Amino acid sequence: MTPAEPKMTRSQRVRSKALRVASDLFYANGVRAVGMDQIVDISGIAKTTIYRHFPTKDMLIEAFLQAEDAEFWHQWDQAVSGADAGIGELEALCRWIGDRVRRDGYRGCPQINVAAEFADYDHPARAVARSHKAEMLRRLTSICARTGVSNPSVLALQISLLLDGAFMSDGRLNGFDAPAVLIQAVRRIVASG
Amino acid sequence: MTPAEPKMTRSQRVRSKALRVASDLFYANGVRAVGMDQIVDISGIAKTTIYRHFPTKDMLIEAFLQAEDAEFWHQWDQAVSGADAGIGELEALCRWIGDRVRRDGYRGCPQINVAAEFADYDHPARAVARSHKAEMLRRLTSICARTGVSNPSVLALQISLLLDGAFMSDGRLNGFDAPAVLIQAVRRIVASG
DNA sequence: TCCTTTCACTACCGATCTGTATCGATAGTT
DNA sequence: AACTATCGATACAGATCGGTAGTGAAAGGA
Repeated sequence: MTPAEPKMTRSQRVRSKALRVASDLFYANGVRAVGMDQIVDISGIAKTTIYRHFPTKDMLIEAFLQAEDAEFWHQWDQAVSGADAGIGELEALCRWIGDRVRRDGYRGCPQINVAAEFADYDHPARAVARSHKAEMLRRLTSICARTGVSNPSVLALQISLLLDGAFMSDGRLNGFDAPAVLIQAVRRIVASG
Repeated sequence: MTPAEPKMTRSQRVRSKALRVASDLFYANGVRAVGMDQIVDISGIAKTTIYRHFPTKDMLIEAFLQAEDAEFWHQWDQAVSGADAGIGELEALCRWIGDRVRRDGYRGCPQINVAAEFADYDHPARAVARSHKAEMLRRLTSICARTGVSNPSVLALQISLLLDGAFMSDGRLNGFDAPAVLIQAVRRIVASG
């Protein structure tokens, strides 16, 4: 994830490292629980420098979610690549997500978590979260349409709710074969469509 | 919700009001965003008094979630009362939840939101949230068993993920007939079980 | 009516928060 | 080697955080 490409300038390298350290702390502890001083201590980057790249903490949080968004779709594309169009893509996504939510240190969808922390609907980070979920719904609708069902938008909405529930299942899936549970549910939702 | 019963002592009335004001602020703004001073200002109750009833802010948050939990199951019981056992109960719950998530000021499940704010797995508030979700899974399993399916625990898990997704759908259900969307999904999940 | 408990109010504590000012060191470029 | 932009480090500002101490008023039971 965001490997240090040697083509970057020093400024870009420093910015990248600051964002990476901040993102790890934000995700593991929650954005409000992490202070800028903590990011300074762990990254070894001066506070002045961080504030030159990210003028406010809110903008740093926004950049965190945007990077998570990009990384998410990168992995999404990898998961569906090679899968049969339609139901095959859905199953591939279920396998990917089912594994993802049981990884060590998994603490839910960062977009959802940040949205829960900020009540202000117009907070820039919440705008990123909304567009993330809108994009997910768009992609699921496109896949559902490929399965040939008559009402792909409703089906995609139902599947998106199921997957969001899986994201914040908080360990409830640990006692089960998570991918299988998700695949079975998705199959049944799509089946009689 | 928690009407001021005249049988309470003065101490109980004050405690109840403090918890009610704190709960409203916590839910609307997020627990970390609300300071104790804010609760003091809006409730008109002295900070010393609040701290006598709730020794720490964490315990106040815990009490908030416990009260939300009790209120949730109260409404749950009302929603399923009179419904036909099994699928009828599930449909009644879908109608209740579908309406609930589109109410003004709805900002997701408080248990999920608070869990997202605290990374510490052992935080007392997160213990309340986990037992809340465990109870929900238990009740759904019981209902699914009443429908006569062969694997009620897996079905209940799938339905609980769908409903949790609905809780934090963040307006995605607003353009749809939310109860109908949920009922259709639940029916299909249960159908071929 | 008296007496005890509980209350509201004010002021305060140390810690932590986001964000800024200053300055000397360092890296990349010419 | 010299110049310029960016860096790390320290110190600080102003606000807010959770939580405590002390005091006088008010409520409730006898």
